Amino acid sequence: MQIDAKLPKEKRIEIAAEEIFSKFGYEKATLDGIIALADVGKGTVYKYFGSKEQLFYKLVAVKNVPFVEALQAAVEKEKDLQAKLIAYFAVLVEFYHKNSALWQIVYFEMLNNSYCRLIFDEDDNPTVVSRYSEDLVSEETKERYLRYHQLIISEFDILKKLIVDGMASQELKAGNARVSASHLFFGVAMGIFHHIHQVETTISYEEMAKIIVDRFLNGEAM
Amino acid sequence: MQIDAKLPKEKRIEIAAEEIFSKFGYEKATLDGIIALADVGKGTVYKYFGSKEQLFYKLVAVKNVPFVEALQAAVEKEKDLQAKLIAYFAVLVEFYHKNSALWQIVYFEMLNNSYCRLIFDEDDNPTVVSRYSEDLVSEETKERYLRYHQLIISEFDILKKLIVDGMASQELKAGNARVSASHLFFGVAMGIFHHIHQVETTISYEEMAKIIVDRFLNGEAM
Amino acid sequence: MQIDAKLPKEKRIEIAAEEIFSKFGYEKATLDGIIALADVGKGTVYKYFGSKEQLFYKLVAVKNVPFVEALQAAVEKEKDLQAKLIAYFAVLVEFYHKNSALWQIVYFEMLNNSYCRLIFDEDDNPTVVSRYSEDLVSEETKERYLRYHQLIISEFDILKKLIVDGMASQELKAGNARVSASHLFFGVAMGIFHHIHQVETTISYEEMAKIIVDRFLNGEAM
Amino acid sequence: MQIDAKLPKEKRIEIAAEEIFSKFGYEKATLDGIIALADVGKGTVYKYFGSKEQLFYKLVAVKNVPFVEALQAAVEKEKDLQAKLIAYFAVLVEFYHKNSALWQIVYFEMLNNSYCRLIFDEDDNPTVVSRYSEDLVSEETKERYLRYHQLIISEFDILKKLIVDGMASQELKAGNARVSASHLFFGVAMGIFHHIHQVETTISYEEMAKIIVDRFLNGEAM
DNA sequence: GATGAATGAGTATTCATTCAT
DNA sequence: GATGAATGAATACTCATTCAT
Repeated sequence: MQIDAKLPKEKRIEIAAEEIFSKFGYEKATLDGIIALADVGKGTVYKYFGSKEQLFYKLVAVKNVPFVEALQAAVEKEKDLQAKLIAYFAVLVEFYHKNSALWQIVYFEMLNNSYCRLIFDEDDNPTVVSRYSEDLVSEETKERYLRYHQLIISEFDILKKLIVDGMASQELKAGNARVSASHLFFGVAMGIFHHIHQVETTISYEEMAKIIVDRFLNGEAM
Repeated sequence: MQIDAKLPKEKRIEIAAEEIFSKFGYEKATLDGIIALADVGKGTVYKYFGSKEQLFYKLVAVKNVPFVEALQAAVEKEKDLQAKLIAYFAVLVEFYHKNSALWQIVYFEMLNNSYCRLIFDEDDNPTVVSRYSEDLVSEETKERYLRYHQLIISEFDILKKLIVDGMASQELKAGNARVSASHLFFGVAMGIFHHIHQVETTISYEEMAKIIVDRFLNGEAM
Repeated sequence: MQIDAKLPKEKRIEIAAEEIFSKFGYEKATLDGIIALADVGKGTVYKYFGSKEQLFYKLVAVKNVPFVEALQAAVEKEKDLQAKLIAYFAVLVEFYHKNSALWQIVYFEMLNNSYCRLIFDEDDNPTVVSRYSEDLVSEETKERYLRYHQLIISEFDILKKLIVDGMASQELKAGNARVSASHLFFGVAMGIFHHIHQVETTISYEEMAKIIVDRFLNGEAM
Repeated sequence: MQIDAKLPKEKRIEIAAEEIFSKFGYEKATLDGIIALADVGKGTVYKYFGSKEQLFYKLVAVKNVPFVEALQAAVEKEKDLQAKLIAYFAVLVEFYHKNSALWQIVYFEMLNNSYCRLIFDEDDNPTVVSRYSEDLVSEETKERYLRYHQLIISEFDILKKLIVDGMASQELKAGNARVSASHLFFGVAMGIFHHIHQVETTISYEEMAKIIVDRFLNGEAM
């Protein structure tokens, strides 16, 4: 791989970082690898991004913004629940498929922190708590944990709201909307992460979304 | 925590390793932490287990055997599809809940290796291929990747077979069984990993399984 | 310089560290320099000493103990004030002369921390306070600052007590004992640090001590 | 802190540098901190001052000139030895108190270079010699070492001359004038650096000087 | 003249693995 | 068999200095 030398250094770093993080995961990615690919000095990365963790966060946070906007726009442009769900998943499947490597890092290096966990109050607001003795987990760790969770939650909440509304309007069976939404959301995400669908070779994102939603609404039983 | 000093050293190491890996994840777990808890010498770990990675693998592989047997036994003891599915998920939810930390490591530290991926042939047999240039990925890496996948697949295939059979017997709608199974399987797994269900505080594993299967079969639509 | 390879590694590290810190000062001394001279691995230093700062502290703290004991013994073995003072300074001049490089680091790299300062309550107990906004100085910094001060204070207090007692017994003029003691103590220390006395080439430590004490007691005026 | 934007850039840099060096010491002070406070470009500092070290040197050298002149003027305006000494220390105590942070850097970051030391010939002229093998110390290092020493010597020599003269005129006991002067000079300096006197809260610089000189001349004995 | 983006040498620290006892 | 002392490769981060604009 070769990054266009005419691009500004900040952009070159972003491209290189995405490549390296995607290839190696967060921990095994090295700044040295990133600067070699970006062909910039080490200080340049720190000037623009401050630290390895901030570099990664900026990368995914910046990507997340238009993605969430697209999810929101997709559900807004449709009228009925089924069409909203299909539009939502068409956008989601495409994004997760294209950013599989990066989003797996978010899910499993940044969030797979076994000494933190989230609890949700009755309004589904998350709080980070220590699983073990409090002093094992610094405030900084908790903040980081929450920060990455917010990314996923921003995507997830759009779906959850659809399901909450669907339950309210009795289009969906009553139940725990968060659990229903999470089964659906994470089942799809994991399928993509683990290359279950092999989307690219067979069917379009749109068709994939239709199957997902059909099964969600109507089940698999004959 | 204190490990019974009368246990044989190999057992003490296993107990300590489970504790430490669960608490810290694979990368952040240190051999020093493990030997301190097991109260054995560092060489002893290498004598019995060969390396950090093999220690971890043995830990999860050993746990996986009775788990898969229990899944198999559960589906065999029931007659009809729905009962089999419920029995399967009652076992699975309990196991994943109790071994959440360890299994997350399998899913996301050992499998989140973005320069490998699996492809499945028409009989759903997996092969590891490099995502990028071949020479980036050693045979050893591929073997390791496949090894951890086999663990998950051994659990997953029991479910997939139920669904394949269900489709064959027209109890389930025709479709891609692997995709249907994976949505279901991974959706449940992720829900547990990310503490969506907060199982412990509300309902039994059995009841949880019933809800999962009901939604799978009949969907969420009214 | 060559360190006896038969010595235990911990001892070799201590010898090398004293050499390197003395030669280069705390900041400019590098672990790489120390391990090269000690001919040990980098991990070995961390195993025995934990960090660069702890290595340095242990070095000076260990040296300080017999030194303070010697100062104490010297004043105890004499009866009258003048003899006590002479005995004290004979020991002090020798030690400071022989450990000039190391003790300068204590005085001026570890204590010359301009955003901390000590204040003394009426019983002359020291407290570390920030000179500027509190949040500039971590608790850890303050503890370190105090830790090194304690070393010097342990030496200084023996002298101060002599002077306090001397004032009480009216052998010395009334006045601020701490100020008098500090002029005397630090004047001598600085003279040695800055090689003013060139002790080695002219007179013995004993004779030097006599001059110091004579001038202190009787002044320079005819 | 805010520096008057109407001042010329060179002046702004000096003010900022004094602030930053005083607060952080030489090593921990950063050019970035200085230019941020001075609100100038980084190149500007290099244009006017050449390097960090030259910036610091110019700062203290410029301050030292009027200080030495004031010391000289103080001793010249008085007739007898005691009055000269008091005048000298009144000026010195005030200056060292006000510039404590900066002068500590001179004493202990710039002079605490253990591979150099000064020797004095019979006329008390200093030469820099290596303590260890000659080739460890560059000529540049030696020059720098001497340069900072000259600052202190220019202050010190005025006192030394008073004492030499006092010994010659038999107002003072015969002895090594340099040693006597250095005890007095450095004892006072250190007392101020280490906040022993807590000058500000109790007595004036003049009164402080009187006590210092009284003790020097007459000693502490009753 | 003035700037500040870019640099990269330099350094403390970690931890899986080895091997002599 | 069991140990743990010793290792050193690997890596994030800092900051004085340069130089094209």
